[in-house]
Amino acid sequence: MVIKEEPDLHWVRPPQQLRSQATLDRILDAAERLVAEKGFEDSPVSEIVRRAESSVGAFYARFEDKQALLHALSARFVEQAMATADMALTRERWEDASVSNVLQEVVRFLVSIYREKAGLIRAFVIQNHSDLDFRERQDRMYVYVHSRVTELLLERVDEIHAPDPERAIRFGLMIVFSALESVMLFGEHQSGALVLSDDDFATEITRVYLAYLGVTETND
Amino acid sequence: MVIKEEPDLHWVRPPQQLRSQATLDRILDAAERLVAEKGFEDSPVSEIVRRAESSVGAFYARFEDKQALLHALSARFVEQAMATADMALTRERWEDASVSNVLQEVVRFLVSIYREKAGLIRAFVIQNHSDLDFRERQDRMYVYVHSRVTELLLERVDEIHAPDPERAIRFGLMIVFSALESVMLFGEHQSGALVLSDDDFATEITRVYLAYLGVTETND
DNA sequence: TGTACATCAGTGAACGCGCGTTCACTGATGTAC
DNA sequence: TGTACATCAGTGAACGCGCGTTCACTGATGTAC
Repeated sequence: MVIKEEPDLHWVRPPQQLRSQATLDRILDAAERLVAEKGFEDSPVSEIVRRAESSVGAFYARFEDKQALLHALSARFVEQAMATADMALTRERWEDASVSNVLQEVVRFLVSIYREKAGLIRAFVIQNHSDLDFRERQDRMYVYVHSRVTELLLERVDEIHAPDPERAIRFGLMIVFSALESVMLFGEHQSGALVLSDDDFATEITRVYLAYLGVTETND
Repeated sequence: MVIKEEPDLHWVRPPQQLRSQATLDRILDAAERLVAEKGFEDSPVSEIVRRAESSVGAFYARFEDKQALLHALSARFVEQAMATADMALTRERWEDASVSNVLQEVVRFLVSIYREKAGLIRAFVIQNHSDLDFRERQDRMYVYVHSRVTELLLERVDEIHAPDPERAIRFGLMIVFSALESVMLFGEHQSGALVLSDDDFATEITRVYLAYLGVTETND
């Protein structure tokens, strides 16, 4: 009767029985859906538990307060993101790939994630601004992903003609994430500029990155 | 006894007397400050009018509801932004400037604006997502600024070696605004990447833009 | 295998707080004659 | 120039709604003997 371990969820009172673990999961799932739809502030606890077919009491048995729920969602997200980065960014997986190949794929993948989780990530970003714990966890994730990508690109440093390759890699990554955030989370600067499909957007932003890195684009 | 005309403020009941115009101005100013500090949701009407040395009743004499206040702030901001763009982006003002010169200055200026008005713009961006009227007004501003910058750069098109110059100019502008938004409004991706001063940030993002445009940087 | 008891889990009505909005009232300004 | 009246402007206590949180209670599960 072992409970599936939920890592780094110390703001959730750990469930003692399978039953309550199941309830917790349902609440987290329902919350994630509702928050993605309406944002955190517009997701009343009452509505969350209704969707989770649970009750307010059950909610407060697990969470100190409503805020703790958002923390739990964020922790779950960060875990997944870092695990995904681990799987996707191994050296072996990209043996014969050029910088261009790597970035094309990475950016395309990020775009699909942001598309899928837009509402949730938006809630995190908004919360980020005021909540230090939040910011730190989110930062840990970005640092990790940045580092993995940077390692991968630094192995191809001879393709990169920017004066300070590592600095350019890092600043460029920041630019990529910024663009994803603005365009896909807040839907901004789109009619002002061109409206692009997700694929075209990924392609174009990759071009920006490659140009900045001083990589001459290869068509393979 | 003519009232200073406040353009495009149709969601504000027009004041009939100088006295009420003054009250309105005080409310708008106090609101702008408070919203910049705490965000719109965390700025109660009671607190706004307290700071404006006015009263709730006076507030609701001018505004249909609290939402209308944010609209008024946004309209005022957009007016200012477009007027500023008009002044700053005239052909004459940049007679002998290269693409690099223009962008350097424009980006530096934008950074200073975003620094100064961070809280306010953040409130707009957050609101943007859900409110269509808001989005449209904001879009009008971006379209306008984009167009003015694009005109200016297209006059220097021979410096630009990107395959489709106009498209590159526009997409690049979007990238610049995205970076400003993420970094300066939400303070994200900063410890993940390098932490830069405003000046260094402006310089670096200009480099990204120039590289993407295919402009060879000039040092003058 | 059965019974008693402790602990865990869940329920949902009730409470209370914050805040947007209303409204009855007072004061100020402008206008008609 | 003065008075009466209408309209504009402002005041702040009171109302009501939504929502986070509590709590007294019921039900389920696990354990001791």
